[in-house]
Amino acid sequence: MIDFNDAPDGFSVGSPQPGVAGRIPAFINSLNDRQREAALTTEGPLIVLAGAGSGKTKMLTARIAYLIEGRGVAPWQVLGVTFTNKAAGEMRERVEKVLRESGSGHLGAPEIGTFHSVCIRILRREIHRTPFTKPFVIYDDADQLTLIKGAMNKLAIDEKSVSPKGVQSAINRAKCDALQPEDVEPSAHNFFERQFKRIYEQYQKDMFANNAIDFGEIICLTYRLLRDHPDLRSSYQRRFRYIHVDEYQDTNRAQCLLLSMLAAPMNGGHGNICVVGDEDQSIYKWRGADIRNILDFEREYPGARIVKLEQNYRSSKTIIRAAGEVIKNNTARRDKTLWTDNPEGVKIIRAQVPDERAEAEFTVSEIKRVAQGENRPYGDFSIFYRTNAQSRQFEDVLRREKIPYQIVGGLRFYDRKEIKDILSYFKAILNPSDSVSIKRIINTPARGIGKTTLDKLDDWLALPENHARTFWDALAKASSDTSLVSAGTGKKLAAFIQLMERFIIEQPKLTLSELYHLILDETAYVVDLRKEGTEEALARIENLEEFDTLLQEFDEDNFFSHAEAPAGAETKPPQKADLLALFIEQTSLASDVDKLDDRSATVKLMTLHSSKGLEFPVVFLAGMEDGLFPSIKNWEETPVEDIEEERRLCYVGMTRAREKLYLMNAVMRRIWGDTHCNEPSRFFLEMPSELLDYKDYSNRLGQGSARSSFVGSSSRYLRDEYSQEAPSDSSVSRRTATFSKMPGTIQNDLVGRQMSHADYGPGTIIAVDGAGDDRKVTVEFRGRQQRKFMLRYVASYIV
DNA sequence: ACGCCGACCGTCCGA
DNA sequence: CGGTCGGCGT
Repeated sequence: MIDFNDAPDGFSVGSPQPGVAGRIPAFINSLNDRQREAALTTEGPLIVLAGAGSGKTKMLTARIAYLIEGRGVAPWQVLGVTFTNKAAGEMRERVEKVLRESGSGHLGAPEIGTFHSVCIRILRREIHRTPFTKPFVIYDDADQLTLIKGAMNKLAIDEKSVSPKGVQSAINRAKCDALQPEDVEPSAHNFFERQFKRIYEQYQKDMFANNAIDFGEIICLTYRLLRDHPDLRSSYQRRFRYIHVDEYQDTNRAQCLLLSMLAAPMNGGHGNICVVGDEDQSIYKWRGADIRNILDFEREYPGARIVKLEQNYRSSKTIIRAAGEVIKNNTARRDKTLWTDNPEGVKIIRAQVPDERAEAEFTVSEIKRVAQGENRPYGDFSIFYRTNAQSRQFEDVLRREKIPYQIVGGLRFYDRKEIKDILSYFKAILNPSDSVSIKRIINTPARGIGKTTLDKLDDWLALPENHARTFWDALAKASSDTSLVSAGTGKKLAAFIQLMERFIIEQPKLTLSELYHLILDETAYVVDLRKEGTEEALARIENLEEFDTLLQEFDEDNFFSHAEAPAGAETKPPQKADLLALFIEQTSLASDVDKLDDRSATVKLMTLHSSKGLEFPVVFLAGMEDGLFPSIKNWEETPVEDIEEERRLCYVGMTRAREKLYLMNAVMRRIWGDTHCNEPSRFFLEMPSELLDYKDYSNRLGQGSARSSFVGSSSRYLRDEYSQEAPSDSSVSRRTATFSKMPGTIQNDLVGRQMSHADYGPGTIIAVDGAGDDRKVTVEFRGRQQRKFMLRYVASYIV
């Protein structure tokens, strides 16, 4: 979609004429030498190794703007590919801002999007060259699995002998490598592989017959389209004359092949491709990311220039040094070292806590303390963890303390059952050949059409003499043919068909919101939920209302953008069916990070993976325990590459922090009901200890009035279990948030006094150091065991 | 056709 | 532990 008038006229007054080749615009001056070199190297292949926080988005933005403004390249000839919608949106925004400020906004916008959105645009445009007969819908993982099960059913392959989930992951893996069913060569004795090839074949047929496409196929099909149609290939090569790829280290084989169709000289391409990546931030190997892409770039594009961006503008020296020391331990990396001119900053706080509850209590009390003490908004804070399951404790405590937070991950809004139901109606209306959606809604709400009936239809469909292609055909047949199903069922089927046909007829006249209300009215969906009356049902109704708001916003946006299109423009007004397709597509491609609002004053919770590309003044990294992070299932058989990927994840997490970094480990953690006692993460050993401020709270349990507020509901028995093994240098330093009020009996002459500690029993104070509130005492207990405590904290034990 | 109960199984995540 | 799914009983 082309944006016609983005530039207010006033902006271009007095600006030099754009498009003068060779002119170097002002925004280039704000780049450092390396960034400038990358931005100005517009011709030929270029690989930019950009460390964390080295300003690669700034460089890319400047480069694209320079191409358009300085070298007179038309915006639509510039392509920018990113991994998330959020990254694409940010880049688009920044490019447009630069162009607008220098008066070139009227030239239009470059094509910037994710691999998937760019490919979908190509596929829609070239749909007559694809197997699709109608606008296709996008299948998510759940839809895909349903289709796989259907394919296995057709082939009479038992789900117990071949796991559908296993097939799904094998199909997706094959698609990452751009392998089609015919490229799969099963080993002769491997039962799974032989079955897999058959299922994959059937699956592909079914998918196309449904006019549906899965995520992997979006890339693969586009690649094959360009590979097999030389005319198309050269036309897109002429169209996208300058190609930019962000996060290149995370591309898979299929994406790499696709790019090579557009740009590689060996395929007749222009070679103007700029890839930006950092192998130290490659964290998606398990998803098919292929490290060879970045290593072999020079081979695919001979004569490629290499530029390294090593200056970090984000973090303190302390954080950069610590992260650098960690990543240094990886072998599979290019030689580069991140450095920074930023201040030294404060030490990294490395806290050891008794359990996951204490971890959350400590985190939240620190957030409160720092937010108050340093006058920071809650939006400055973020909490990262390895797995989504770890978010629970943090949510509980944040909610209790009434601190606003936002959580990334977990269930997507569009993945909620009620939303998926309505979306399935939308999909089926747009594309009745979509059997997965039809099957989902045919008995939602309940219409008395059950599994037996669906199986009968599938069986009928499988008979070769019936030339029906889609499930919808079978449905139509059965609704009138009494030999297939009972008369009663036939009536029910006929009623369903009539309902759907009504929707299909009405749809072109309705806005999305009107269509939505028609569906709800005719199906009594909400009425049924109201009848249920449970809390869960009410939450669903609320979600549906929120969904309606989204629809209305979408309707308005598209009404206005249409209304504002210049008179006489060649673009056709969008049809309602196009808008419906567009909406469905957006929901399929939306991710959770995309809607993360980084300006809101809320604490952000997310996995380490989601954190990539973001930055926060204060970062808490939770669960740094061997086994959990690094995640290790099998201690003997974990290959070193897996540990290196975990180390990169650690590096990514640490380098998100600008000023303050907390690294936490729990001595004990409950996972799936089992208690685990893990060693502190091995990554701690890789950080220079002088950069860490070690705080050991692992013995701080159940100590009556003196206990710190961050120790929550941990049970008492733990104390006995762990007090024996506590590290001997355990020290509790500085104040941590909201200690209970101490009795005001702290005296000067403390050495030699006796105390009775709740954990360690009787002891003698042998030393005092520090001053004021930060005074610490060293106490010797039975067996010459020494411990150091904050005075405020143990004052009540002094006899 | 539907509802309940028990077995199973679980990372990370993305378009 | 907790959600999902499949099978079985009504």
